[in-house]
Amino acid sequence: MAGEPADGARDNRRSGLPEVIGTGFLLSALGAHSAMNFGRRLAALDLTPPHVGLLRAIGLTPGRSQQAIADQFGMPPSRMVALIDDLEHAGMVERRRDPRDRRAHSLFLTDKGAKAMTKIADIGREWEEELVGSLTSDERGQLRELLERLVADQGITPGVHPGYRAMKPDADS
Amino acid sequence: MAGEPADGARDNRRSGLPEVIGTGFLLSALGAHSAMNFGRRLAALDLTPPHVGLLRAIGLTPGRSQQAIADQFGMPPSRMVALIDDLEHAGMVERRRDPRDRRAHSLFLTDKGAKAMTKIADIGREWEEELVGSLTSDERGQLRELLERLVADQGITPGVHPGYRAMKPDADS
DNA sequence: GAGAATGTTTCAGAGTCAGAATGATTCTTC
DNA sequence: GAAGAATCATTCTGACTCTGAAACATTCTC
Repeated sequence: MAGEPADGARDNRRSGLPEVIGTGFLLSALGAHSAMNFGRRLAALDLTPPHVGLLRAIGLTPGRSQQAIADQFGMPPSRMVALIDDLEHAGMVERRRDPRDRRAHSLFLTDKGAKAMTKIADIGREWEEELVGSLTSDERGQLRELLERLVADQGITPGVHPGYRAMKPDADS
Repeated sequence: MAGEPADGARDNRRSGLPEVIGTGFLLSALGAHSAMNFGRRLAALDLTPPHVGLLRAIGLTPGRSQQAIADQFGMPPSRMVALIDDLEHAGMVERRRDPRDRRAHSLFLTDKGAKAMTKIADIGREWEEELVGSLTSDERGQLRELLERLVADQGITPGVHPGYRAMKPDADS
């Protein structure tokens, strides 16, 4: 059903043990690798991947409340406070009292936040190039399409990272 | 160079902001999703993904020292102690004083550890089926091959997860 | 045989996160 | 229109985990 066994499978067969390395493991390993490397480059802007997700969400739909975004991200509101604090102190995000509901804070990107997004996009493209640079253009397209289908089929909200609950740059360099 | 823009890109273009969601992000999101789901199923055995990586490494090359494996995993020795403690208490791994060097502990899988590996393999196949079940057999092969090439090209040691430094089941259910 | 180096373990410090409690505002109900 | 329940944001505490340094036993080097 799964075609050829992978290298690991052959190795392990020698040991008489069952193989546990499948596509899920490869995805997880590459995903961690990708997140770590992107996060490391991001550290130059004093940001972490969750910050980026947040900036993106705010830029895409300005004016929403913290809780609305916290819900979307599956993140406790108390964590959202700290992330927004960071971005506000960095001058990238602005909290405005919602005149309709003065309990809530509406979130907006500042000019500096918008400019940060273009830098982030540059960093992302740079890393992307290094990550998939060894594939042909066709292969990149194939990979991208397969991954997008899996994201959809797995019910992952597009653009919302399931691991935002706890992601650090994991400095190593 | 990168063919068609993805859905996210179109969304974002409307907002006038640059897009930051590339293949790297998709990999990271799917990888976290995969790790979480596998980890959740693994919790039934009171194990975490790093435990599994360790069991596998020991089964594949029995008799090595803790430090040898810690080096391979890029993990501090003090962390290795705790993981081995868990597995030893669970009766899946045995520490034997190395007669050649009585400072070192040689690590071996017990029968219980070997049996755990077959259960783990079952869990892994189950999850794999759910993860890529929506792809055709050909597509699974394509995906697997592309991922394996990226792993190799990125210099990731096969079977060694770059994120083993800190992985929890991240209970949620 | 003395001192440096190595494998393992323990321990203390730092960091982070989730969830409960607090305060302000709005909604519901009478 | 007033009292109590619900909601948004924030603060704070407890729990957890990881890292790096110190400690201990053993081996290597000279």
